Amino acid sequence: MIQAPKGTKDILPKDIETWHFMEKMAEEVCSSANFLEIRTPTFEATQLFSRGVGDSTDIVNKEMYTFEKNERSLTLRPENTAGVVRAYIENGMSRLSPPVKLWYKGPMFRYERPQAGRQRQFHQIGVEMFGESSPLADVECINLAVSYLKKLGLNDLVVELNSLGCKECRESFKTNLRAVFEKYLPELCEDCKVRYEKNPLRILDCKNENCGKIFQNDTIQKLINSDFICGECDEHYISVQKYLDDLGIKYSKNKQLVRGLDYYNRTVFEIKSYNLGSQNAVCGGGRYDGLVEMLGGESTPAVGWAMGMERLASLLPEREPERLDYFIISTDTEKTLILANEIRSAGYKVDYDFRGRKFAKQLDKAIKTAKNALILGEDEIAKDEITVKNLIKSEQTTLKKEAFIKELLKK
RNA sequence: GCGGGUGUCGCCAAGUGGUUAAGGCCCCGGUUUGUGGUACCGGUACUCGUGGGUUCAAGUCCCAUCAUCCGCCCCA
Repeated sequence: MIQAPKGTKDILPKDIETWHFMEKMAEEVCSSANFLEIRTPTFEATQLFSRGVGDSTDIVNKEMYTFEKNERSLTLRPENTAGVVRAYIENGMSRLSPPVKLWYKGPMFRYERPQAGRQRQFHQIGVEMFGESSPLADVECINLAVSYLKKLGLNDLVVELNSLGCKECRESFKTNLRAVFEKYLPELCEDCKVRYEKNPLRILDCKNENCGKIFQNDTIQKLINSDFICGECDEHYISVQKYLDDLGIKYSKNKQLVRGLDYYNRTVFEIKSYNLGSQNAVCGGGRYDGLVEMLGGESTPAVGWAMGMERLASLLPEREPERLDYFIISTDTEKTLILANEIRSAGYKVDYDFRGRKFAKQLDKAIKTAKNALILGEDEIAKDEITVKNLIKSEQTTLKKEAFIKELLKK
């Protein structure tokens, strides 16, 4: 028996209503804020990710599905910001009047050990905004995420906020971090030793118990809590908070929120649920002012976020499948075939029993699946009539078939 | 990549070395040639993830392997 590949899941009909709901709400919320949908390829040149996402990240180092074709290295997208940025540059979207606001949905691929809330193929909904450096843009994005989650009916979510500063202040912070951690270098875990060289900011993200103990140290706490960001970055961060307050969006500041993607600067945020187990981030995002330029475009400020749809789905209640408008009960399968076709052409959902089973069995099926039963038995056929039985109100009327069809077309 | 749990029908499950592998849901048929989900009766696993081994005897014990779940790491 061939099984679905490890870490992939079938989205079955019983769950599809939830997925339609998530997609429909995303479309509504995004277009209400003038974000336009974009669809980019599911695979891209490997270089796009190694340069865009950053080669100090786990995503690029060990989680990419990469394959060669005609001496080209291609990779199944592990996230979609790099792809959207590529499309933005390639299609000359910098010529559009800024800000350019885009949203997307689709599958992403990461080669990881599957776990609750973590799959190798998973789906994201995300937004990207280009060409606006104002903190308003950051807040518009965060607000969009919060509005969307609210629209889905999700409560008990926490927004966490941090600022990573700009290139300049980040470099000086990195230098400071290295200076402080130098003493503890032998005690740090293996991963952190690598992080020390490549990106010491990510040491703060380490969950290793021993490293956690080291973080308790006074000088380190002082450094973590110090406002290393420069005046301009601080001003930006304060404005973001002010606008969030204006909107009544609650958030908590988390100085250890660093994020594993290299492209972020200034504002970063996550939205978490405590009903999710250890993979508790439902949304993650931030500002990435350097990425467009790094990928060959003009220097363009940008902000965005992505949400994991499987994680959202697991927080949503199950939805009942929509009922059929009609279920035809009949012993004459030929007449039924024709009638079903006519009703479907008029735009209604119809089904019927293919095997011409007994009346009681067919009625049973109608009760389970439809709003109305259409009875087309010997009596009706003889008089060219049809009986419409409303299964909810428990009322029924018999009328000429012509009249029934005419009635359908009228609605 | 590392640690732990679990694999018996489509789903939930009993079974703890000894004849023919409970039960429930769903599905199918009947009681009932045309009007309400009830009730009652009947049907659906040549076999317990797979391969070895131990034993007179294995779903039950051992080993391996695969799958899956949970945690670490990382992220959505």
